[in-house]
Amino acid sequence: MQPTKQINKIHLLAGLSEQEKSALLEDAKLRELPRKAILFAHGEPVQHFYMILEGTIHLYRTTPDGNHKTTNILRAGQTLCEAEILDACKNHRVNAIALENTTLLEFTVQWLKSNAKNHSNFALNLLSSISHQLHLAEIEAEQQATMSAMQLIACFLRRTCVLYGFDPKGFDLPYSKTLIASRLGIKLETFSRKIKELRDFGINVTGSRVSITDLKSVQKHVCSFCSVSEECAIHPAAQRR
Amino acid sequence: MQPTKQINKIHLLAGLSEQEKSALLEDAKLRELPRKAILFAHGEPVQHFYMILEGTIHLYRTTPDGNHKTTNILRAGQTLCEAEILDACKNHRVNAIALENTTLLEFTVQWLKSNAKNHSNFALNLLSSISHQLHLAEIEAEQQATMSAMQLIACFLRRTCVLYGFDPKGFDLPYSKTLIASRLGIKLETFSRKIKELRDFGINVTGSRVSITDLKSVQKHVCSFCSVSEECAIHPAAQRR
DNA sequence: CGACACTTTGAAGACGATCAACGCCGGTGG
DNA sequence: CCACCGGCGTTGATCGTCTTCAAAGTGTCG
Repeated sequence: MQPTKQINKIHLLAGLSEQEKSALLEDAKLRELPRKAILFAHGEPVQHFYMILEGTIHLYRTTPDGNHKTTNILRAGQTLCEAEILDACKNHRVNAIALENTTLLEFTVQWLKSNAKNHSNFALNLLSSISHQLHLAEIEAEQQATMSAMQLIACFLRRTCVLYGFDPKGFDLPYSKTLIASRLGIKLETFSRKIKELRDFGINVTGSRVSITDLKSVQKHVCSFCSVSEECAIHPAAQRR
Repeated sequence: MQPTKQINKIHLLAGLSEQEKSALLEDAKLRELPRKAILFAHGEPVQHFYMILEGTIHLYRTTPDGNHKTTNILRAGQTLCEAEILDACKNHRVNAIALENTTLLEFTVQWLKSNAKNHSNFALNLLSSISHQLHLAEIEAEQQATMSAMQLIACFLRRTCVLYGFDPKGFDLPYSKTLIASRLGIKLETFSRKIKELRDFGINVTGSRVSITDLKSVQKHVCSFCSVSEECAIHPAAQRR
């Protein structure tokens, strides 16, 4: 019923049999979200769980003084709201909008809870996924507390390159500079300035084109705080169970 | 076999029947850890899961330049290493030492994995607990990125007071100022200075004694960034399932 | 009493935010 | 076709915040 190619990208379903998957997806509702459409807003009641088949979802919070802070950027294969549902949070903690045209599978809160309870392989996948998200969030909190803006940017670029399998010799920024700065919790102006200083460390950004002379040297001299190694940052969906 | 009073404090076992609990705890090993003892160190292989019956465990990481960053402080009722185990992380990501004399229950990695798989109520509790930790970590990352040192301190004091049920009119800091500063990711000197400025907002700290004139006013004027309300910050162990 | 851990205070400096101006580009409408 | 506009990014000057380095104060415990 659903295009299997996209469903195979969902990390949460990794390792499950085809039968298990189709049983799980029976109650899914397919949703198409145009660019800039609102999926849900901060404060609204949590009513659904989502899997992203295509596109990108932007999560952010608006602070009382009118500033925006991007809390996460989710892409195809990732899921939304599992933690809010399982933490028994009644209302959404962030705003979610589509960065581009996006296709989602939508499930009820009950669907998630009952499968977490009755389907042990699914529950293990959930545990693994949320544990990994926790790890990433802890690293982010630590880095925000200890690293300079330049280090944050260097780490982001290096991580982007490694995670997406880009060629360090030349790749494009996955998002606008404004969005990246917001994700890193720094001002666009600072981002712009620090990018130039990164030339001294073999990181060259012109327009949206990035080239990194020596990945290892970046890790060593700029991101030495990232004591966390690469393997940990890549979700081991395949090796699980 | 184990003192039931302490076992009832374990959030992860909330809502389970006495039979379930004693079945689960059959394989537990009781460990006593004197003050300052090392439970495990960053980089060592992950071999155990722990429940804290009494005492306090200090988690921190040492950055390459020799600085320490406290990542968490865990108390009786909380558990350690579940996320590392379920994320299939081979090695510990932090150092863990006892802040005071501490009593733990120790389990094998296999014990945790197999109970997560075969015991659905336990798995739900795990999911709930880790989801909540994720929530807290995300808030922390956001606050580190958007709040000033003074706001972080005010939030910490207010949260401490509310969470532990202290009387705002007068309570003691739960840890040394050095440790609190390290937990908040700011320097002890900055902490010391900012504390004085907080007098203007009705927060008075002399020695380790704290008094807060008006909790709501603090929330409104100093912590207005803490858009996250109280209910969310308290683990709803009781209402779960 | 002395050693040591913990905390406070001061002066200087680094860093990032803010405010303001400008350049660039794509789209829209006259 | 050109004028205008809005979104995006760059640059400069200035300001406030936090860190750093250094010194001294406080407390506890042997």
